[in-house]
Amino acid sequence: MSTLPCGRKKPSNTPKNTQKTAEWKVVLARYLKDKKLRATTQRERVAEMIFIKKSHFDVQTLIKEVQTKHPEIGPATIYRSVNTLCDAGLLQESLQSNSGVTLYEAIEEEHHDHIVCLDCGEIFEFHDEAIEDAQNKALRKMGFQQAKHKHVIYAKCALVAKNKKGE
Amino acid sequence: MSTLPCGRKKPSNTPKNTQKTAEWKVVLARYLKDKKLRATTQRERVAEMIFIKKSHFDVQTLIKEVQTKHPEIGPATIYRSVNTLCDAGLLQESLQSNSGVTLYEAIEEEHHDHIVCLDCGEIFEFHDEAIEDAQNKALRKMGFQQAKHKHVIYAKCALVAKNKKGE
DNA sequence: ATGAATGCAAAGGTTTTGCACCCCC
DNA sequence: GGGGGTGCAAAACCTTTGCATTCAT
Repeated sequence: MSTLPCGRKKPSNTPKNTQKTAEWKVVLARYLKDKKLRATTQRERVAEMIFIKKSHFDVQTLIKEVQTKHPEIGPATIYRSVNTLCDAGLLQESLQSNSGVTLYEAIEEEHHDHIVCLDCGEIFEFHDEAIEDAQNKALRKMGFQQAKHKHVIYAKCALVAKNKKGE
Repeated sequence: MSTLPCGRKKPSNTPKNTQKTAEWKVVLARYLKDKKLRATTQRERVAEMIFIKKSHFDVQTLIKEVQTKHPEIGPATIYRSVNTLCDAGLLQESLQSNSGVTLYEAIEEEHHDHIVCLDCGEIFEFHDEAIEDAQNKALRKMGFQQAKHKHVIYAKCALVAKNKKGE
């Protein structure tokens, strides 16, 4: 539970994973049919690997993981599958990793923002109404209509800071 | 003034450009001396081009601009200069452009966030205390100590929306 | 059987690196 | 004159694309 490298457990307002772990198959099938695209085994395999594993992955890592199980699936196909899943509204770019690589995540019901722990690198999801409210208010004041946003906070665990102080 | 493609003027809470347009030379010189690095003409030229032009540029564009004035300066040197300026605390990555390229900006006194206008692509800077407060409060509640954050909002001008509605 | 998808390899684009030469301190 | 910096080219990456072949429908 609290076995993260930085010694803390996940923030309590982490959104539940509302992702319809089974539902993606339905959504994908509907999308493919709609666009007159084809349900291939490769695409299915890639999608499975994506929706089984935890979020915030980069394509290169995905490629390695897919190819250990299915060596016959080429990188190009995996890139194409990721793009298709994005188009289908099942996947989205979430944030850049520390090293600047694009990370993807499954699209979930609830909107959330990210905290990257500067101590352990772990990425936490959180949702805070007060922030969202302040944001919407500020936007309206500035004459914008909100569309979407990316809010990434890079922070340190208070816990770790305390431990270090005590050293 | 209000000649942006989307027909609006900048939000009123845009931070003033507090950047010490002259001061960067001092800061850079101090940094170089401190790290026992050398003040070369190329680095100087690149830094000049950066601090004269407006923020939110990508390296490829910078290279083209530098090379029109100083064709003898190679891309590698420009990349290296940008990295040095980042290390010196004068420059930072700010956000990704629409096409996913990393944009840089001069580090200024005041912290600010970004709004990318989905109509005209213009990048606005803004600062909102209410958002910052809510953010700090949320972080404390979750047991984090704030370090820094990137908050990018992708929004549409209310103005344009109104015009379209009237069409 | 039609045309979308795949796998491969090549190309495209960006950033880094190796190295001989240069020049700042 | 010693060592950091530059310029060039090559390499290292990541991602996309062209094309012949395969395969879902």
